[in-house]
Amino acid sequence: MENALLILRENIRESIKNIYNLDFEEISIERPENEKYGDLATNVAFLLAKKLFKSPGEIAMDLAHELKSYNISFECDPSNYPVFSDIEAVSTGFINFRFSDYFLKNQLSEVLKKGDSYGSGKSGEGKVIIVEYSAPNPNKPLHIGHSRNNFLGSSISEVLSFSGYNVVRMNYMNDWGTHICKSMLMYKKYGNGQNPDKKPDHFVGDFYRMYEIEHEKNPEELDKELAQMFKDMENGKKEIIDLWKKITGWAYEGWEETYENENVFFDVCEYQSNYTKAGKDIIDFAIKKGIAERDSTGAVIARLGKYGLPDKVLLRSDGTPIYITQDIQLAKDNFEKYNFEKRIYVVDKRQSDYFKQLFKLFELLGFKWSDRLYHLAYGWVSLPEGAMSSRAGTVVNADDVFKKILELEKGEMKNSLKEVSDPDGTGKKIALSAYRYGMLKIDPKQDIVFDINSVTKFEGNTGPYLMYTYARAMSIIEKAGIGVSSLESNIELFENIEMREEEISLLRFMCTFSRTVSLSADTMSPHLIANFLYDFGQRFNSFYGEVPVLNAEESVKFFRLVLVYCSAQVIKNGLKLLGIDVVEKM
RNA sequence: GCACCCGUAGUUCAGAGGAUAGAACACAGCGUUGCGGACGCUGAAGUCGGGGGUUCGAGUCCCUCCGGGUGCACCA
Repeated sequence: MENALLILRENIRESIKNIYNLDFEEISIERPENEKYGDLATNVAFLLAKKLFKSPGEIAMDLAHELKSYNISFECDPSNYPVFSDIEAVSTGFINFRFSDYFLKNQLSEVLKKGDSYGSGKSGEGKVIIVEYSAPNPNKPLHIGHSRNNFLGSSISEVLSFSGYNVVRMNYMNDWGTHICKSMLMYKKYGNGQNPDKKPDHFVGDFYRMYEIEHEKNPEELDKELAQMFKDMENGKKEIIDLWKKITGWAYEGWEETYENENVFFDVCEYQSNYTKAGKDIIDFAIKKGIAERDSTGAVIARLGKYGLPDKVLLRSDGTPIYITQDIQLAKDNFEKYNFEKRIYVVDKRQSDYFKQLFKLFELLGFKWSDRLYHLAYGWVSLPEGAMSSRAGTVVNADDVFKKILELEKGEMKNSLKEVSDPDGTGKKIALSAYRYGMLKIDPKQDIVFDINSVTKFEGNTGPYLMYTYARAMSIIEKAGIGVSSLESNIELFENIEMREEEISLLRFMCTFSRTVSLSADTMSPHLIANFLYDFGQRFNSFYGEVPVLNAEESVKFFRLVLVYCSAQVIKNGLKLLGIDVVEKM
């Protein structure tokens, strides 16, 4: 596909040169909105119309005529089959191109050759990208909003890695501050030193919630105690530090299972507590540069009004660093260590202003890499019942959601095949496909109304639908009794096979997979892959419903088996990029 | 008040400045002595929040108004 684009662009350039004696560089090639027009299209005729004082339709006709005479084929291919079967000018001004059957069939060799790496790219080779995601507070369990963050971060990492980047998946634990002391304080007062009698992060979370309830009753008193505890912690008082280690340790221990269920992992964990003394040098530098100033209370403030941003406190009046101080230091350290091409912060959109301030500060400080920072701002997750509120106690924790999904999937799987060897493992994978796909199919910018009942369905645009489609495809391969290794594809074998409409449609769509992946990497939008997969899955199921495979005549049967296998491979690769592992049977 | 995000079918969502705005769910029908009917096919359903503008061409870009959400100094 990528090759076809390059060749086409070159040929269009040449045709313009030949006909109009014009060097024209802005040649854009797009995918027609309606596929009946073709596989590729160009709008150069519109752009040339003004320069040439001719109508777009006329120019399109001339160019199409010229292009047809070129018999475009791949240079490296000795067989000289044409890439396009049809080049057509439309009176409005478009020139449409349709892939030849040869090109489409040839795609199958690509898939077989590349296998699990089909669709991957090399645009990121030799470059490091840091993706920071999850970043929870170790004082309570992860909630459904964290899940979206985890899915986005891990999926984007997967996609970037598939594009050749060296990806560093980073978790940055917000493990220092008064928010941690909330759980600690309640445990100290009411915990009686006992060990968790449930999943440890939930155990810790109970004390966090207890604080919020107690705080309603007696705010002044509790605020004071909390401040005192944090002060002791800052001063390194042993008893408090031990308590801090205990509480955060339980949170981490509990999360392990959550992360594992969600198929989320990290390469590096950074801890805010390692940065409590951080950033002082940079702050001094900022003051010297006139970016920030110390006010009468001793706090350091960056004046950002002239950049259309709110002012930002960089250092408390007591001289201790706050979140942004540590964030500045972390990014600087990261750059020195990794020399990153990009650093992506996966954080919900409420923090947009914060990141604008942060990035502006880096720019003002003169760090040349300030434009390599990117805030992936994603929207809220709510349930059909309404928004979550920790005050109202309607926060939905991730473990409960996963458990509920697992339960629903087991109900859906009532028709499952008997010979499933590991029903529990399969159930978990199906459940995760529902959970991850349900979130990832939505544009990150959009808020999500997460309806557990609809994402777990086996019908519609869901993960399980695609899992089922894959399993059905692989079931054909199994029934054929043919080893996967003996599947092969070359043009001599398939030259005389006449394809049916459903097969052509499937192949034409398959060709766009790698483009979808690279677009998804460029825009950090996994939902493009999800929507590709659904569209592709529907085409496969149309094919499945209309075109017999195992009962077909021998040579046709072999072609269709290859097509089925390659389709399954594409679904598998796409789902993998969403962090979903396929199952052969379900 | 200022700033940012969102507004597309009854509902949940896709639409990479291009051609007649697409799916799914729900709704009304249909289909296998064929490979997993957990599927497929057909139908009905839209003033793309309103109004201006830029462009050969706007759901998409700009302005403005309306509606919803979020953020605005020593929390993270």
